Amino acid sequence: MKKRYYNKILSSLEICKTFKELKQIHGVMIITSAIRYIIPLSKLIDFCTNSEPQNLDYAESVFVRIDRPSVYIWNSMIKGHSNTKNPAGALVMYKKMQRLGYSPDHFTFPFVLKACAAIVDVRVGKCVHNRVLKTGFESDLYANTSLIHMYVCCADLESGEKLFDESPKWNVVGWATMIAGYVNNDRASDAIRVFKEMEFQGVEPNEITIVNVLVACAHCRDLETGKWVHDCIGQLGFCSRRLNSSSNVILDTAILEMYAKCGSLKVARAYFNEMPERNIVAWNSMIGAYNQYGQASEAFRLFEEMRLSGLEPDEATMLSLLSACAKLGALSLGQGLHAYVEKTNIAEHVSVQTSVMDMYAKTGDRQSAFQIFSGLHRKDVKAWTSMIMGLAMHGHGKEALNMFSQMQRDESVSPDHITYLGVLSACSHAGLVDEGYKHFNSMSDVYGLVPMEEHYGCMVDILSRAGKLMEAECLVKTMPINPSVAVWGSLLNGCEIHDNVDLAEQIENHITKLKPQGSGIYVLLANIYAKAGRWQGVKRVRDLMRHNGFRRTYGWSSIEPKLLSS
DNA sequence: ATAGGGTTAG
Repeated sequence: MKKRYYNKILSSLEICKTFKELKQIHGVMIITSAIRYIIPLSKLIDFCTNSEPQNLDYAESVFVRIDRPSVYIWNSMIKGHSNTKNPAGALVMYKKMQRLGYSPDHFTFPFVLKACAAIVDVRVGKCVHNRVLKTGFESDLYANTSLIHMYVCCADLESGEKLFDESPKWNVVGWATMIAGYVNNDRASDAIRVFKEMEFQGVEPNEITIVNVLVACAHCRDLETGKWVHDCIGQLGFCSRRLNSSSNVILDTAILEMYAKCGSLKVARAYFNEMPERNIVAWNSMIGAYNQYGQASEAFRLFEEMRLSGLEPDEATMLSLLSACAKLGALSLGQGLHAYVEKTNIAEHVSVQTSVMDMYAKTGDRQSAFQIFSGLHRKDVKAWTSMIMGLAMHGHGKEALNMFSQMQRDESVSPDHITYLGVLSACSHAGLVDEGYKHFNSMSDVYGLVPMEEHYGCMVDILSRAGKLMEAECLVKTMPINPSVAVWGSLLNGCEIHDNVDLAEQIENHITKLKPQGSGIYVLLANIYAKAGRWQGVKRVRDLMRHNGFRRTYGWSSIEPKLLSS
């Protein structure tokens, strides 16, 4: 073919913008035989796989007609597949390539490993790892970073760590991969530790590293490190919206989320208000924080504001709002949200269905809760726990325990710490001491769950309500965790029910050392003394209360607020 | 031509 045509085609491919144009060029390529030349062919395929949206079928139709595709073209096809919803296609390509005798190069590995990571297939990932070693790419930086990414995505942190430790020098991407790996595998404190190591080694973090470590701080509720990282951002000179006109909404959201999760709601809100750009994630973060820190109505207020700004809620918004309804006991508000998610495609998420179910269970509509529960495609531990908890909360202890035994028969789930809080509270409501003990013991014996303070609190509650105050007292004194005000409070509650003033007096000594926040416990103490006619005790407690700055709060009840207008 | 990034229920 003429050199002139060839060059014209190459430059056309270069400036090609739309798929329609590409098809025309493709036609010309066939007529002029340019289709037989590797460079225009590569560019043709690259356009199909890199354009937005990509057209893999078209690339495939060109690809299958190539006699001997170059490794470059194989790589393009693998890359194309790795970026689709079905990354497994990349592995099919990779296998085919090798079966036909082509040897992968250092560009092949990152693409194919990305696919392994995406479909969480560590078995194939390990095979690729072997290939990396056999083909002599074991010191390739990109291949190794991709390998670590693959391992951490498959939750095989040990293999990731091993690779990471083998090399003494990593660039910022390698460090970020390891840090993100820890964050995504619930090991936020390791992420923070590695970040500090990175700082120590003099590798300068960038936005991505900072975002990751802020998420880690949020998970750990490590406000101190979080603030330090926030301060670092200013010194690093990149991206801070205070110093720079260009904003980074992801970074801003990570900062907001760090303050929010650490409970600094005021700081978080102030930051939120100042953000030059707020996407749905930022709103969700703030709404979720209000919900999490007991300001459910504020969550709804902010939601209204979000609607006014023209943003549509997504499933994360709904999860927070449904949880807020559950906490407020706002059934009809929850019903409104239920109707909304059904109208949109949000209800397709199992997590949302479970959350709707949780809302019904907590607000006491157990028919609706049961109905959704039985229709759930996947009943995970959270679904079971919601039902158990909801039933227990509304006094249906026996039913809750019945749910729990059904759950134990389902082999696809096993209870966790929170399930047991529901189970034990069910026993408490139903007054089942022996059954309570049985479940408390099965926690560690059967499921290897170490009881937390709350579980001891539940047991103390069960025993003291049943009048077994000595046993309860003994448990408080022998539990392996230092009992908090709440645990002593459970025991004290038993003292009130069963008129045991002497024990109450002993408890008073323990409690005052803990400087309780809130007046509830003092009021309880005073009531016990008053009932027994111990007026000097009553006076002592009231003085103590005043001394600690608490006033008696009055009884309150709540009615469902009318908030959702739409 | 290649590697790393934010929210989400009990």
